Amino acid sequence: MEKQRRNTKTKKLVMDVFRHEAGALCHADIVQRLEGKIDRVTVYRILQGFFDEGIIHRISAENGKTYYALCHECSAGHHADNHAHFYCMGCKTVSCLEATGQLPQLPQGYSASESSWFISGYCPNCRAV
Amino acid sequence: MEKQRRNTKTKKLVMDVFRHEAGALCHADIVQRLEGKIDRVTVYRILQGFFDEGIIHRISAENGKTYYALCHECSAGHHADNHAHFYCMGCKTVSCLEATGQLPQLPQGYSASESSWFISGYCPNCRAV
DNA sequence: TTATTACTGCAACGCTATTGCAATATTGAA
DNA sequence: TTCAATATTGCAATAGCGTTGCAGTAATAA
Repeated sequence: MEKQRRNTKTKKLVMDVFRHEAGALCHADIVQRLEGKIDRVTVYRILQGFFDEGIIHRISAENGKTYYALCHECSAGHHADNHAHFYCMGCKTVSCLEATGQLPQLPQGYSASESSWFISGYCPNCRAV
Repeated sequence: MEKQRRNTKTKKLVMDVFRHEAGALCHADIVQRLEGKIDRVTVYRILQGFFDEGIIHRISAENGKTYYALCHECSAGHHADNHAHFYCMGCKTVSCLEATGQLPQLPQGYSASESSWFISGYCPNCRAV
């Protein structure tokens, strides 16, 4: 059966970090913003929990790190984050783009259950420099 | 100035592995197929070298691992691997798709230098099971 | 054949993420 | 409010992927 979930102080702290942040965050970002308040392992577990609940979605960046961002159209068990993600090589941040592209035509016989776009480049701020 | 490159036995071994394989391979795959013949660090360095030469391209998978596959339209220093990559959740293999989709429209002010698609699902073989 | 230096293997290290376990805190029910 | 059940936390240890330093080896050009 489903495991019950509890509303704890640490979860609220992590959620607050997400709410005060526009872009996506990686584990280290969150630990840093909560300096000393939560153990790093707990952060990993909370992120996993939020992901399972459909509250945040996961983004695998080219640098090997995993980023997380609040979901808008996801529900528990089903992540509909088919939008594109952008990595700015200037400020080294990951953000979610509203625009969705068009999936490549899959060859005969293939079935897709999830897809993701990842674009690297410069955001308006960093491009200007 | 450019560093000279040498044609060694180990490089040939790694290249042979790629040539006998249809899909993309991760570091561990290659080490396993060359069981005991090459040190794991050497494999990392050869992969890096091939990448720099434009012989193979890099794919960051959702599982956090990096995959490599032979290039077709790349040249040293410039990787044109704008095609989509497919991860089969059945046989757990990564492959390159010929088809190219359409990139999402970037918001005003953004500039893209690289992009990648990643699609998860089932390949024809695994779908049938 | 010989000198140059790219390459290899080994050991050690760094970083991201996971697991086990005892102590703690949340929750629903008495 | 009190209490028991159990989800959650923190700490220590561990696993996995990738990198760096260095001494010995081997490919290449002269």
